[in-house]
Amino acid sequence: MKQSESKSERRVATNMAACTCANLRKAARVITQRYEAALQPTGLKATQFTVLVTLAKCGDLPLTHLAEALVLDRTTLTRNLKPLIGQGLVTIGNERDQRVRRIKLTAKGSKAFKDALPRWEEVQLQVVAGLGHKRWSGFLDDLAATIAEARST
Amino acid sequence: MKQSESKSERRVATNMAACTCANLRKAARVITQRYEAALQPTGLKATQFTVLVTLAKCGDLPLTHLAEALVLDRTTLTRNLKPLIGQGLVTIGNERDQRVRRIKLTAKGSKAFKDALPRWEEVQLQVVAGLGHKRWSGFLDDLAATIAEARST
DNA sequence: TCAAATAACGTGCATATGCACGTACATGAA
DNA sequence: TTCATGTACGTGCATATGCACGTTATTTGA
Repeated sequence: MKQSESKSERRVATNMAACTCANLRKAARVITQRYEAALQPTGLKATQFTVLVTLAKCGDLPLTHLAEALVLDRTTLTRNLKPLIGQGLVTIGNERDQRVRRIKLTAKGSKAFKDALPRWEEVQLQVVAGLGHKRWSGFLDDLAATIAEARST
Repeated sequence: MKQSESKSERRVATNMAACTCANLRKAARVITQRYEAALQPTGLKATQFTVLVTLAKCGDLPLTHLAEALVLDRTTLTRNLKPLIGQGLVTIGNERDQRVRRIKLTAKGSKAFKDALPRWEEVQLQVVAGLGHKRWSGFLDDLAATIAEARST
């Protein structure tokens, strides 16, 4: 097992150009622009598409549960939903427990999702091909590990 | 050389839970929270720290050049600088060419950067250790490749 | 020299992000 | 039943992000 890092490893890791946060944010910015360019004809932003995907997969969810599924702050989701509600892609239903706001995909939302799907698939395949499938696959694993690590600590 | 992907590869890549954009954004969110928690005593946000780092490394830069170095939209940078200017960490100087706004690190900004550095280093080393240095190193390469790919296309 | 093209900016608009704080509702124990 | 606690939310504030559009200053070509 590795107990400690070498001096050269430490030097690499603390080179400020190697800032994990800055590089992740940078990559998120440029990739978001690519996906939004692809989704532009659908009128959906990348974040909005992700919300629709999650609802299509999981079905109706209380706001807080949806936020957890998206690894997104609850209050951020509240605001992100506003344009989707305004466009009639999503509605909010009530529960027996009146505190709970259950988020539902409307028929219009389901259609918007299905219409956007081929555009998403196209850009996704381009990005995967850009890295090569094997490398991309490892990259995705690393993203998942990073998310899990950051959340647990 | 790989000319095409297998059907199974395509199936993996177009699984919507594998959305490169959504996963990148998710990772950027959680990692940003980690870095901002570490930087919290300094009063700097992650983005602001990155601006100071870049200025400390590159020296004074015209706004547009700084934005290019950060891979950030020029108009976004204009606004991101406002709190830094307000706190006196950064100033804007003039050029012969009066269109150019040259962004400079002040002495106070330089001190703020140096004060924040050990906190950044600590969280950076934690994150690197979380993935393991070797895996983290490959992850960073993948981020760089993703950025380069997305920008070129 | 002077008008057209270009370059470097800022602003309005819309969305994204999360923390601190406050509110309404539900639940369990006295 | 009632009240203390906990749960599900929303809002105010500050920052982050980028596109469309407009402004000012410089450069370039006739």
